[in-house]
Amino acid sequence: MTSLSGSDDGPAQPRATMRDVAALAGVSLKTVSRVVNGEPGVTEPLARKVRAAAERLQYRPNLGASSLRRSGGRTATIGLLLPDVANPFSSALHRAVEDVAVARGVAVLAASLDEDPDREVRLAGAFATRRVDGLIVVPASHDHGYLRAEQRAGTALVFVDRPPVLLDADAVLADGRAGAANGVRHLVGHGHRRIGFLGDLATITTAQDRLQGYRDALAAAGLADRPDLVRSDLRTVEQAESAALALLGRRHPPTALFAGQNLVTIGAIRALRRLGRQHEVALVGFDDFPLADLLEPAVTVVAQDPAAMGTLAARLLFARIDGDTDPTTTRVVPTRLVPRGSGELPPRG
Amino acid sequence: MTSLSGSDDGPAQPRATMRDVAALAGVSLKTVSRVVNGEPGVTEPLARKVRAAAERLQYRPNLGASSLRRSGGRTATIGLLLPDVANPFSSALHRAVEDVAVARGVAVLAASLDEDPDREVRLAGAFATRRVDGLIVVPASHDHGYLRAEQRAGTALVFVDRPPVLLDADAVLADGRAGAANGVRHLVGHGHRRIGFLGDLATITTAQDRLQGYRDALAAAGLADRPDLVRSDLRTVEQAESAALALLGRRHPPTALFAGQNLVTIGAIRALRRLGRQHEVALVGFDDFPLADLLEPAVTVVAQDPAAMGTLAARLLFARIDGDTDPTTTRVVPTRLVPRGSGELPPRG
DNA sequence: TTGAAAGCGCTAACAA
DNA sequence: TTGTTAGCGCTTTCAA
Repeated sequence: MTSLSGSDDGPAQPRATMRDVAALAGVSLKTVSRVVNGEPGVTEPLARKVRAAAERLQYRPNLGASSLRRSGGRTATIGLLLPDVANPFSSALHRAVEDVAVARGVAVLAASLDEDPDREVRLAGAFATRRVDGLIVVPASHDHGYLRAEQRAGTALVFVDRPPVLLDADAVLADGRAGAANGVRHLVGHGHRRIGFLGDLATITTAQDRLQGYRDALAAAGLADRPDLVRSDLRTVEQAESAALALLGRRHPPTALFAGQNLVTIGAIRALRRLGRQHEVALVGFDDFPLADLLEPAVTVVAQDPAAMGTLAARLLFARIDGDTDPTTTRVVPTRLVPRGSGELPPRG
Repeated sequence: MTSLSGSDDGPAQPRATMRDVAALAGVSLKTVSRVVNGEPGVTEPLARKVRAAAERLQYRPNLGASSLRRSGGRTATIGLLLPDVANPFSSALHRAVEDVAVARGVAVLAASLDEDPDREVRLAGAFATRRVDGLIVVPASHDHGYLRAEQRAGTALVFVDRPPVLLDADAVLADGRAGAANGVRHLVGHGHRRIGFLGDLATITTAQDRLQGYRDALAAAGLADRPDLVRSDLRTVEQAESAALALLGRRHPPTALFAGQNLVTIGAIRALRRLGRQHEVALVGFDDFPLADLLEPAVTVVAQDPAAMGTLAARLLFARIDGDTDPTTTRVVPTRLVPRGSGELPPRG
């Protein structure tokens, strides 16, 4: 066999344990433990012998065994439950959380919920079974009482983007209602009177907030609420595209659209393109997305800051893990209107 | 205190253990273990009592303790080392791996390497310390011998996008050389003779492959290799934009560009936009990205299939975890040229 | 400064 | 079918 030894050279060799290292170094188990954990009270020559033995045996401490015995039982691992690890909002949040975690030597378990409440419960359970020190959740469910046992057992908990329901926990939210109102007001300010709304699944609290913001802005402008211009429950780009096409195919179509989410905005753009009306019908989307500024017209959005939300959530989580027992807080991260062109088109037709 | 008990009602309550469940149910520890693990040989009335007790105590099995004792020591957790969890290639791969893992009850630890070899070694170590059953790696380093000890200890290992070096392990690769050659041939076929190349960090094997493919296609077309039209080591959109601007500002600028990576393609688009030449200079990018089809002109790409690569990598990994000891394999996933407009522009100037 | 003994929560091996 | 005992790899506690 060459040095490129592969996966086929026989059964797995057992890993070296602390015992093995102790035996090779001629010291006790506890001395090895002290050296490995950087505890004081070991003379340098002895420590050196231990390190040499560990190196020779390619020793890797077993964190599972360690945290089983250690008081507090920390695993140096946290869980992150996201709508979908592959969506830009989730993955920007993920990266920000990771950066805070890695700096503390903490590993991150991530999973996608697909807006499925059962999946949330299942995956939170899977993480709890692995004894994560904390959980950052962008929830899909609407009753988070099932997490109370974990919380009482000492698992830190931070909700992001959507508040905890029937549970008291920290939260980091974007102000979707004010942000949406701001986006719609922007359209009103450019002269629009018939503004369509395209929204995500109505059971999602953020989708409700954004619709409410849309209504707030209409009311503030003295415009009638037109339920026939509102389409909710759009789960995919395709559904959003169809809904936008339907709205624009009406006898008196809206002169502007407000899209309540990432993928919905993209569906609306596709619909406008297909009709060749992207320079005629104004569009403001909630939540920014990559390349929005390179489209023509560039897309005006109400931008959230997923990275800031992730960093904040991780800081809150680690503060709890470090023993903070202050009353829970809800932090609201502001949104920001980014005018790029599509939202500044004047009404036509 | 209300039922919305928060994080401030005193010290954490200890978790119920199997012992506690056994005591409450009036059975032995082992009987609880059998019920929890769905092992046969427990009568239904007894099993029911155990389940009731577990429910009452909100019992959660401790997977760490379980895998410490269990022969094989599986943790039902795998690690995923990616260039950056927030980049579209990585996150599409991540999602595909997750889907295979979750179906098996396996959790996924994910981390970003940022093309930093030291970070790779550190994070692989952090995962090994947590005794992951397997590791899927898109490596940043160029010597993977450091993983041999893990491999021998039974950790399954699959490399994605870049082959293992000085180590024998399974790999799932895209055929970057052939794909890039295909993209450049496409430009040649549309009449281009001066084709610029913009590439990622030259130390990355895939970047080298793609540059080689570019050269292959030029040679096959009888065109001279023009090192002055090649720019490598572009790490960011901004760097790619500058490099593209420099190339296009030459006395005899290229009539077409081949961009060797995601972000580089976007930088090239920004440069062309800034010059107002996006309808004059042809562009083919390696690796697809969201909304490429909505830009004007829509962007012709050599598409990889990160989801297919992730699914395949996960399947290979779990086959190894399940005991497959066949010789290691390298699977090459084909790329696909997607003509959308930018790559079909004729030469000008 | 160093080490011996006990035990974290669980499963393997074996006994009743 | 059910239970008992030992011990996974490590840290805690306490003694030398």
